[in-house]
Amino acid sequence: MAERPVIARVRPDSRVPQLDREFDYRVPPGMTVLPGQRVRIPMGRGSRVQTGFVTEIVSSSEFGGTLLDVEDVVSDVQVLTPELLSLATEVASRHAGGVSDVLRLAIPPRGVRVEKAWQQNPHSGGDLPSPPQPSSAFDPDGLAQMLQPGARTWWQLPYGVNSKHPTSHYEIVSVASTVLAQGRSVVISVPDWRDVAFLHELLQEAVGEEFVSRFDADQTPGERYSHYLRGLEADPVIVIGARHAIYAPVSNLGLVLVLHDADDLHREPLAPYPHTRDVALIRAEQSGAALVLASFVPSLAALRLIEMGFVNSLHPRNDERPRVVPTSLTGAESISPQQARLPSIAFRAVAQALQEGPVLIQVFRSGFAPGLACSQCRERARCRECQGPLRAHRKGDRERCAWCSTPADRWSCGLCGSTTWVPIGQAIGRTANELGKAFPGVSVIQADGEHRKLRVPSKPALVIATRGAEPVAEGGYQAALLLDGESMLQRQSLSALTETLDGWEHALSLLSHGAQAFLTDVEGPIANAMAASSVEGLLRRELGERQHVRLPPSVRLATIEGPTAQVSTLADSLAISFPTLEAIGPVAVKSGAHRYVFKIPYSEAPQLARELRAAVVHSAVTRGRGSVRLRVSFDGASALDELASSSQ
DNA sequence: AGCACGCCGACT
DNA sequence: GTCGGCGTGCTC
Repeated sequence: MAERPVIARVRPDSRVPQLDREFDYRVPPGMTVLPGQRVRIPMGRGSRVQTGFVTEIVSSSEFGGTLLDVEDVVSDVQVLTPELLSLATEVASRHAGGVSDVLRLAIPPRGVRVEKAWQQNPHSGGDLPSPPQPSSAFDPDGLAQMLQPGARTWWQLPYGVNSKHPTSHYEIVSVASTVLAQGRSVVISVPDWRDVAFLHELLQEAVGEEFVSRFDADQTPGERYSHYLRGLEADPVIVIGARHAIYAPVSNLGLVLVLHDADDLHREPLAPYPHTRDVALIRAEQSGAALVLASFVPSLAALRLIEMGFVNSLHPRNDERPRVVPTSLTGAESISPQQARLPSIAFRAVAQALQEGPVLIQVFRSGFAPGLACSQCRERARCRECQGPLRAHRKGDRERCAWCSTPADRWSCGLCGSTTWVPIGQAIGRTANELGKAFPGVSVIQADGEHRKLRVPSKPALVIATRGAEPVAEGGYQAALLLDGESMLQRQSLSALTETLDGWEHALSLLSHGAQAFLTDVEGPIANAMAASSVEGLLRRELGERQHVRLPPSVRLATIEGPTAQVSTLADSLAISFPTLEAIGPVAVKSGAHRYVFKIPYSEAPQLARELRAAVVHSAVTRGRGSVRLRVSFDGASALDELASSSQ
């Protein structure tokens, strides 16, 4: 009499597209296998042993052949929760990618020591902390509505600094503790280590260490795994972390919050390139939790959702946005040109603010390749051979074209004929040097990727920070100078405007009450909107234009890249089955490969993603003689920029 | 990806 | 006769 078979459905942990599905294995007698566990299984011709995740235990298999046995259970911890599996499945299908690729982003590698310690000493459920004092910055009904299950909200954060922390962080912590006090978990995903550090500090104060779980890039794999395991416990928890925190397992999810979703750091650089915002939308929908996109100005994607009526907005009761003074260079008297190029109004204002306390100088990201502009009309200097941007190279080397490396000899401006240029987007070290000379005797503090700084004291200093690396000044800065705006806006990127605005608003949020910001080299509608606090109008107009010319976020973008013949055949067949598809290409990329970028309406995108995924699997299984294989990405990190550069 | 199977050319 | 080239196909 045969016993009822026990069959484990297993997803191999493999990057190979054709293996990104479930395989059935027999569970041998005497072995216990549970869903979510990592197991070792024989795979392929030589029955090589591979690891995989058990997705299900069943009693019969559709498979015609004889089943192989599960070799071993790696650990009895059920690391892959059903919620995570369905999230990963949806994220993968939305991006025409593999589920295993998403799981690799979501589940940290196992640490044996950490796991043993956790199993011996599981977190014992303490009493939940009591709810925080209600916030006075928002209408209580609005806040309550925002936290309703299934609610989706763009949450406009308040500006300002409250002693040691940005006011916005207190509000976030207050909202998160409110949800926790109801016995539900919160997942917060932020762009930057700085936000992780601040919020973690505040959250620990608010709800205690045992209810906070932190994920960030600086952690060792062991630490990451240990925080991951904390989420698997039955007690609710507040998870705070960068991109990958959005996947953290928690019990009874009540709120998914994404901070500054316009920030580029929310775009995952690994396949299948999911954006935190998209993952958050899917997770909130699947779990029924509330979704909050929190920022000072909405991202274009958030704005689109607001205009569709899919997302509500919640604004602070009082608008405390600091005043912005545009002080264009043109016609303004600047101090010694060898030193800082500063309009005199800004110079005087900074000098005065320095009597009171620190002044923030926000500069272009250091390390960004600086460009050249005409010294007369400020038109961007372009190569006379290929129209590529001219770049200033390292000391001693000549200026060259960034695309074709042609030296920029005998250059003249295509617009006004001038033959002299000036650098734009200069590096931070140089700015620091110049400003130090312009304000002798004032201490200069640098903050950028290399010089990490969370806070500066409230005494007079010039704090020169790259965008995104601004330290918090206790009590806020007395003034801010927003430099290099023009070169930020001139970048060859479709996200130039939104990222620039976001960076500026962030600087504004760090000002002390009543302090002003000076916008030095930007003119026209953007400067006017900044001064008039009507940035949202600017973004609405931008979104309208994107709709008109069919650019994200009003359409989705898919990219295919591979051998010319294969890619063209695929593009042709897609053009027939998708009448709404707009194909841009083929564009030659490295070593014989070609690329197409497709624009597709949201409604058609899921089907296109399915077909592209099928094409990838097919291409991987029938390997042609070329070593170049078909690659596909959906809304990938670089698709926008590829489109921008190919359409110029 | 790996790995085995398979069906053609020059070797002790 | 057979050793081994890599093109082809599969993985519960």
